[in-house]
Amino acid sequence: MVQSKHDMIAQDIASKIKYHQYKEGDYLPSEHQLCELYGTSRETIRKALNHLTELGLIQKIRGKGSVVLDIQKFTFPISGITSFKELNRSLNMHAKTTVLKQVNTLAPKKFMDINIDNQQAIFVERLRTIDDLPVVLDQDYLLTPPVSSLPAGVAEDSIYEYLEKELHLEVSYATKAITVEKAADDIAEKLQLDDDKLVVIVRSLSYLDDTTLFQLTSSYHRPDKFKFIDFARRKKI
Amino acid sequence: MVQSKHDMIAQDIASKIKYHQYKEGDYLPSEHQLCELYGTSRETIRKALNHLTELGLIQKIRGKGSVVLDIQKFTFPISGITSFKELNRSLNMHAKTTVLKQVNTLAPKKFMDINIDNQQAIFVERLRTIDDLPVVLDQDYLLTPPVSSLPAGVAEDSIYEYLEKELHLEVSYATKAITVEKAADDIAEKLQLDDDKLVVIVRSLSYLDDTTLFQLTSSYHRPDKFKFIDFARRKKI
DNA sequence: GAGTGGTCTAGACCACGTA
DNA sequence: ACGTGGTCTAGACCACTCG
Repeated sequence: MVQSKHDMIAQDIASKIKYHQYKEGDYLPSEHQLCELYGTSRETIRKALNHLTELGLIQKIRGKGSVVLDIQKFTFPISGITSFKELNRSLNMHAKTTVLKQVNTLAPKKFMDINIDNQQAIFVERLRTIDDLPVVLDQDYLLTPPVSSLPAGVAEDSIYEYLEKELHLEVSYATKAITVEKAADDIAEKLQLDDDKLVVIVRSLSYLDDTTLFQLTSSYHRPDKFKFIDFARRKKI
Repeated sequence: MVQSKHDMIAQDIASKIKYHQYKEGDYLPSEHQLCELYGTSRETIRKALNHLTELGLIQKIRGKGSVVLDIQKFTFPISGITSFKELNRSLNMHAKTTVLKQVNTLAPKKFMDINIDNQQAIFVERLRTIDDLPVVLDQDYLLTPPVSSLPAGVAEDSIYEYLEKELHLEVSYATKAITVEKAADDIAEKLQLDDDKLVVIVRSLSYLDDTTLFQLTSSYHRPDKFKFIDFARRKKI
């Protein structure tokens, strides 16, 4: 849920940027003006602006103001954890998801260097196609608990949406690793890979609000269709 | 520069996490206790904790406290913009950098979908080897201005360090795109690529504090040596 | 009910950029 | 000198967790 004042202000400004009410290169109203505009204290405005800064929508320049960046062209909703459905919607692709398999099974004992003791899971395999060309094969293990069941039809749609809206689980953070490897035969076949058979693998561990691990994912991407876009701020510590 | 109270507190707690004074799974002292510990107000403590949350070092759980995550195993200094030298130091690799070329030239007119009007630049080509195996070929254009010159020896070392410590330029943010493409012949040769000749390309645009573009980079990675690790929080807006 | 984090306020002082 | 963002404070109220 998003309901705090600073979140709503951030949302409002973000949408004004998205729809070019505030244009690239423009300065936002000063923090003082925004205080009056939204009827809040300055620290609240600043929380909203910090959020937008992290997202890469604005850059604050001391002594001058907050400039609207033009990065959204590439990155608007992409950075961070984003599900295929969101990506799809935001990029207007003609994409389709086919569920190849959904079974109850045991989670793998090892994944991305972490050990998992015998845990039940729902395994889901999905093929994503764009214009009937297979581009991504997703293999997910949804751990039970916390994911007790996955009704038919959910996997075709958005698993994240189901988790958040139906089960009220809050997806919070994930670690990802991107590598390029020789594809196993079955994966090469499903993705209709060429002779060289290299595949891009995005492995991720996803966690809930309360630090519970709930999902292991391996996404296999056709190399020629793979693109990962990121906005990053320099982080020091 | 990092000198505000909340930054110093964040640094202090981060180092205590790094050296296991606060252990994975532990709760940090409560915000109230941290206030007394550091002699500050709660909002200041909260800014420090928010910073650590973004970095993926802790997770705040309402009603309970702030848990130390064990993500650092993978990600400690990696997310965000990090130069090869920093990566190298943090991962204890036996790496070497060879400067293949450094010349003054014009920047490309187009790069990652942005247009650049005729601008002078310093072109630097560097080969990174680990245990004498070529793993990355970096091609950088450093725009002049703001980068007026690059003394001999800097490119072997760290360009970022030179920009920040000598020229006092503040590197602020970057956009990156990762793709997999057929390598051009010269690049395939320099990286000693196999027959299939696929190469991972990380292209990035880097900007200063004041939103000035100062660097265009293309990094060509041997696919079998490429690994990109990321910590991401779910961002909603 | 006691302790925790989440939000918000109204003010203050500072450092920087512009003119 | 003035307006901008950067930092910090001391208090307040709320929602949540746990015993």
